[in-house]
Amino acid sequence: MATEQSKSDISRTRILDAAAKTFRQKGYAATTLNEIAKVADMQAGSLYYHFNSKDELLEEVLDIGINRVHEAVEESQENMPAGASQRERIRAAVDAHLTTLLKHGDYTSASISIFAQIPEEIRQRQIPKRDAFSALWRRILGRAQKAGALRNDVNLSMVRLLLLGALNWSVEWHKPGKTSIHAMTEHVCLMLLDGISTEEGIRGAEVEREEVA
Amino acid sequence: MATEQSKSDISRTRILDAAAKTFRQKGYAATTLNEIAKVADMQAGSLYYHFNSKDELLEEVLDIGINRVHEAVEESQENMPAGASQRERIRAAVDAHLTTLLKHGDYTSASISIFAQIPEEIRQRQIPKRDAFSALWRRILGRAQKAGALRNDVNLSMVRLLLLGALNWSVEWHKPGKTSIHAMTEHVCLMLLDGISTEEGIRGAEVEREEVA
DNA sequence: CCAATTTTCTAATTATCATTAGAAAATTAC
DNA sequence: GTAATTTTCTAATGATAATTAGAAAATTGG
Repeated sequence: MATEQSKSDISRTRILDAAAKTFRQKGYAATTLNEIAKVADMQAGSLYYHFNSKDELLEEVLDIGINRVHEAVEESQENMPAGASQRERIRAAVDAHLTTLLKHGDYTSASISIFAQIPEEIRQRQIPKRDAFSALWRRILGRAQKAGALRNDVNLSMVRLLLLGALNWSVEWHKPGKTSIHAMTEHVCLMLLDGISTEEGIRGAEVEREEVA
Repeated sequence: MATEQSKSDISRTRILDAAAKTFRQKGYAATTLNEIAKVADMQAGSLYYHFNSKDELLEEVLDIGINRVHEAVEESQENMPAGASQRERIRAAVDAHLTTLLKHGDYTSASISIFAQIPEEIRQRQIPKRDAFSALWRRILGRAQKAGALRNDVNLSMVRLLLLGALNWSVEWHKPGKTSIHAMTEHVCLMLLDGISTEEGIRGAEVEREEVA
């Protein structure tokens, strides 16, 4: 056997890729095995040599998706130089999250966007994995707050949910090549950390006035 | 005829409510007419007296959903006292958006969360309506920037997309009664306008340290 | 109350789709 | 090269679900 991967492994990956892509585009229920098979360049019946059911295929796609974004964000923190500021740590996490989602993202996008509409049993098994990922973000923000970089008078849970919403929703509008992920990261951090208000705006006393850049 | 609404109108509304609720929970493809009919306390065949197809029913739910949130945000601006600050205007828009989404929200939630997975033809017809709603938000933020309340060096399009993402994603996690919509509005505005960084955090020079509230 | 009309139900019909069984093709090991 | 094994294909099967036609029930106007 010359190749590292068996033929089976190659086909399996091809099927998973096709499934992730199709689930992400059409949702779970609207995706037929025929469609997945066509994208994977196969016949529908052949899928069953590799997976026992459509649900099993779905579950593996979801697992891969949540794992990838979890690992990416985790590594972004581990690879941080010792002296890095909390701001830099948060920026790295945001960037890792967005990059995983938008750049190599069928698995992760699928795992995020079709979650609400999958069979109950599979959803139940996904919840702990999503909770673990939430906990990672909670740690990142919590540490920043403890270090004095974030205000103490905010509800960090709500901040985290809103932040992840802004990040996750980007799969609905991001067009590759149109907006750079780096620019997105910068804007997220600007909003989250500094706000986009001007000094006058913060004081809340501005009046109507013309002022063009 | 004693009642104002004909029996037909009442049934029609009951069906639409049931459809909005079910579409929102299960997605478009996974929702069967049988299920909608059961929620509406009818038989599946009877739906056809009121709607010509599942798609027509879907389209009307989506139309109502996008209209409601559009109108709510628009009214929030029209009802603003003349001297209101830009901050207050933005807060009012955020609050209207969230309230429509989370409080009376099956139609609007459905229109937002299942959009990616509906039949192509219907999606095409929804796009201009969503664009019009986007434009409303663009005007609100653009006016605030022109008035000097928002920094001139931010990409307002990106800010808008991220902001709407944070708002829209809340349908995925908000539990009625658990988090108050008002608190959500406050946090959104705090993040968007002021940022949650401390002064030291903004300067980016903080060091690890214990500091509990 | 009665006839016309509106609304709902019941019982097909048809299409689609996940899944299966067994045959064919491809690959591997010798 | 050939037999064993792995992988894929073809052609059912059975279930589910959208849709329809015509019968029943409810409602309305007189």
